[in-house]
Amino acid sequence: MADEPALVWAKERRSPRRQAPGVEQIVRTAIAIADAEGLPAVSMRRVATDLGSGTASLYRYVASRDELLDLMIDEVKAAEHTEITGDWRADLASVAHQVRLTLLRHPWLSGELPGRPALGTNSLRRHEAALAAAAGLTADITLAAGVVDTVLAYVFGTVAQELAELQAQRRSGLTKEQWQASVGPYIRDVIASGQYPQFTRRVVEGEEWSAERVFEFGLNCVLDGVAARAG
Amino acid sequence: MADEPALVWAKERRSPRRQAPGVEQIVRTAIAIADAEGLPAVSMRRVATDLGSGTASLYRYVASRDELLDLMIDEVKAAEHTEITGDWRADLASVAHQVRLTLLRHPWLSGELPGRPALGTNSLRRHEAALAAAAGLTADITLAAGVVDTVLAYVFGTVAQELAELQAQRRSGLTKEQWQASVGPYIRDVIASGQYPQFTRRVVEGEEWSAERVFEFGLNCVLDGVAARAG
DNA sequence: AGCCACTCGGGTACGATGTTCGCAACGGAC
DNA sequence: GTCCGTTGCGAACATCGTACCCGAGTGGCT
Repeated sequence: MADEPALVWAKERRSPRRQAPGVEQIVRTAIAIADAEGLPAVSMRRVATDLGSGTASLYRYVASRDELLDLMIDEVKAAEHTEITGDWRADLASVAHQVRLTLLRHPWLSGELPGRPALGTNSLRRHEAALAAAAGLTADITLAAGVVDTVLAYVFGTVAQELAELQAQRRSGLTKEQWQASVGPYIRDVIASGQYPQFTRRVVEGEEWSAERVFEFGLNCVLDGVAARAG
Repeated sequence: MADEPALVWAKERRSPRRQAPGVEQIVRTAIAIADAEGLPAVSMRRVATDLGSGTASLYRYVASRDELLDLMIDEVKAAEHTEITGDWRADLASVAHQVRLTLLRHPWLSGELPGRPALGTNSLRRHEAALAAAAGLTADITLAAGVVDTVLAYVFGTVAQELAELQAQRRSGLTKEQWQASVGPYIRDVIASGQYPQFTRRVVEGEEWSAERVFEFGLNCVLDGVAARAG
């Protein structure tokens, strides 16, 4: 108990003997459900059903639903890959785009990542790649770490904002049109109140940027900034 | 049903007639529980118990637990305030610090914000303040919006990272010492594997910055960047 | 003052969840 | 062939969010 590693990823996983599901299968199935129907749909019973096994069997391979979530998060990062070219700006941008893609592909990630340190194998591999990218900018590892943390913080934050409306829509169960139809009048009222002049200008006069454009703009700002501070 | 506003904050709230709790009380109690014991501890039964009322009574004032969360989020932003001085850099930094403080004070926020558009009264008020701050940098409202989104994305992202370890600790139920004692050997193994040279350098050679220092560094990067792009 | 319609508070109950217990059935080792 | 550890899993439990329903109390009208 005391010498048992408390960290999820360090545990040795038993390999199934009979027709077993195996941890991998379980994690993959859970991810598929989460992607298609959202995290709340990932119940132990549901995963077991989709796997064609009994609910209690899952606990032979996974200690709890929470641990399953940790494994899902790390598994999802397995798909990311970045070639380090030595051009720090291009490399960091590549890392940033990869992270964004992963977060968009698995919308449930954004809500679960805060509160879970990224210590899984794949998370570490990605962090390593990010540090290697930043190493092209500065040899000071402390500075490089600061740069990586800053860039990744920005990426995570923007995608969270980007996902907010999408997720709310999904959660409300409305179609895009219904959702907009219900938000519209509310925004109209807010504007009509006259209490939010800047917000009003943003909505009325402002040009609407695509999510990609917003992302690129902010990313370039951040990269400009770190270049200035680490040169 | 159809002409009923679908947005939580636009609803008219009934005012209690007898000794009622009232929405405010409910939300405040829920926030207190979440701050002290984490979001999962905020069950309808628990809130009702702390309020000294019956569980079902809460539903007279709040449609669902989910709606209660929306209200909690907006309520928590009521405490924020920023004076707009016209010095865009100082003003934006002030907004950023306020947001960080709020997120740190209510650790459950970070996990709930992604997936919920910030359309509550207080959220709008804060967004308005942020835009006003950015207006000191550029008169172009589209650009100002981009700047605000970028800065806030960074803040949200860093705090999420900052909170990750703290939250994992809390969730594991271990003390800080026990937690570190369980992470230590794992990190040692990771380093010993030799597969993560940059990560190893970061841990071994790297100087450990305080959370505040990390935050300041990244924030300055971002502010430098937006200054360059909006000038 | 008296009455009625309406609202409020909340006990009870239902379905679903995460997790544990204990057992039956299987498979490799001897 | 026998045996023992291991596996899969049915059943049960505590707890959750929420709907239903009714007694009690109130405000407004006559």
